[in-house]
Amino acid sequence: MSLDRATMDERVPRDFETLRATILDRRESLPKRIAQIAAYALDNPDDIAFGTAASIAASAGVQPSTLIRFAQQLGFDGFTSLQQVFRERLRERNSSYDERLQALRAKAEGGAGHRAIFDGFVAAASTSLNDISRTLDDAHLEDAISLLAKAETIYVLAKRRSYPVASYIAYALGKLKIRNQLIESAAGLNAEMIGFATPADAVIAISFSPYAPATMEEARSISEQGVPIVAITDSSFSPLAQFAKVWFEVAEADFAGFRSLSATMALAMALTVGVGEKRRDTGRKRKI
Amino acid sequence: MSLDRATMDERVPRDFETLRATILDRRESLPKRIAQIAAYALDNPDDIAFGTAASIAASAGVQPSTLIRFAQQLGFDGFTSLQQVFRERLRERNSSYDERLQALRAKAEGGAGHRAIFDGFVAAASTSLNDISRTLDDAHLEDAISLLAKAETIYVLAKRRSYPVASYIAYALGKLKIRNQLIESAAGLNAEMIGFATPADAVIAISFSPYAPATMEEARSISEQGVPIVAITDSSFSPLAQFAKVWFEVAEADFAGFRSLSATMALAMALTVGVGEKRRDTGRKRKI
DNA sequence: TAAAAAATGAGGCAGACATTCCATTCCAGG
DNA sequence: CCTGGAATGGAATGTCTGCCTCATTTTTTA
Repeated sequence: MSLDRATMDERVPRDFETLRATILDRRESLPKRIAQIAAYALDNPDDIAFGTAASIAASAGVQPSTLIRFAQQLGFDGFTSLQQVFRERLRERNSSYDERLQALRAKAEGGAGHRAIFDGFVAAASTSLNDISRTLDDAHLEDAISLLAKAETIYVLAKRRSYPVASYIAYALGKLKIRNQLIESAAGLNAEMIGFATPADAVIAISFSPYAPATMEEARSISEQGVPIVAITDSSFSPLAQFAKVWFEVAEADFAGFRSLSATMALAMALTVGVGEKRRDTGRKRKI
Repeated sequence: MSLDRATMDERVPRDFETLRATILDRRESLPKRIAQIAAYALDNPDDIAFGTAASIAASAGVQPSTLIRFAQQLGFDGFTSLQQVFRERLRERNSSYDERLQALRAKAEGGAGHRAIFDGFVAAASTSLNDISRTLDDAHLEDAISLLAKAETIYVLAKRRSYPVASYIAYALGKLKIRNQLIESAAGLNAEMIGFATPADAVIAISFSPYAPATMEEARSISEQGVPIVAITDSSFSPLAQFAKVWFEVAEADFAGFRSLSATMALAMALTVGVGEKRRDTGRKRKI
């Protein structure tokens, strides 16, 4: 029997990907019950890694002995060796993302030259994206997009550090043919611009600590006119939050004193494109 | 004994972070051998997740019974329950970078609602950061920073989609007290602005396909005046590359027709802060 | 310093574990 | 329809597991 195994399968898969490939390769030539386990293993790799032969067999609806036969058919000498591969996968997999970031941060802190600075900004951006991806509330997103989609004109309000985001929103809205107005400070005509806004319009306001006083004042004045505000800011204590109908908390990581804009940008683009889609859908429905 | 446990620690940590905090909190009040295990556990969480009580105890240099006492002191009823927490951590931990991105992309493509759009932008940003982190050439970065650090005034040139990056560069340069001039198109005075630039200055130009004709023309005219250009663009065929002394190829992933700006932003910030550092260093050296 | 309490080490035990073995079932080929 | 061989189920087995107990050592308290 050991001879058979040796001849039919000299190389035992040592990493998960190879194992996976091997299983998929032989899928059709496997006996029914063995195939059943094979499918279960690829679908629930975590269970294989943590479970006992008995518990796994029960979950997969087979006998424990079948599980062992499956392992042996793949060239392992038992279930335990097969399990090692699934465990190794978890070990390696888990380190990768965090280690990646940590490595970047380490290079950024300890590294020499300007590459370190660059790595620092990449790490900050990655961290920010990671965070927002975890924390963003879907319901808020839906609310904000509904609110903005109904607006006649979308006003975009941001100063200083947040201004690049505002300008990108304005660019994207323009490309999507959505009427919008970027409130810039250049000519000092902001008060007049804001005066045109009505409750049928809406505002996207972006501000992070230290909150630009001009932004705050303009946000207050525009909210007093009954214009609904969607705010992107950095904490629930932000003065911007109190003016807003819907607000997002975005925690951007910083490096060398400059905060990343990646998370804010991603959110801004989602809002913009979301509004575009919503309008198109509504338009379609109206036509029908 | 169970009474003791119940009184001293009613809430058993159920997730790894809580457990970690609990251990660190009590670190100093723990007996020697227990502390030894505690340290080992936090340093080698994977070993706790996969090992047996005996193997872990051996690795940590204690008796298996101590391991169990450690678990009980934390409120668990045995090693097995403690181990569950370590296993859960592995299950729930973020998946590897690639799997993560794949999951995001899958959600973005298959998912419903506007969350899918958001995930798409996050995925695009992550991909872009990943790519640039791999492909960026350190030497180019050093060259560009050297070139820019010598400039009397840094002109920043970008239109349309690239404009948000330019405005962020201008903001950051301003904060670092580096003289700069953002070439905007508002008043149509660009030609005049460009006329002031001399070979002692430098330009950061950013443009992606389809290259804004205005940017190209301005880049050409300014390079004809002998002003060195650092370009950020998307391919070696970019017309911008031919005018530039140093140029970076940045491949931004796109979603829903809008390209990410994350990679460009990270590079832009690295250039900006790099110039700031270089000037500070040079200033110091001069003083000495 | 003596007594009490806590911490530690080590062996033993019941139960769970992976694995093996054998009886039974299934299926292809004659 | 039979028959040989593979596939499968299920119980038996021996190892290893976590956990408990108790003797010993160390630390704390009076």
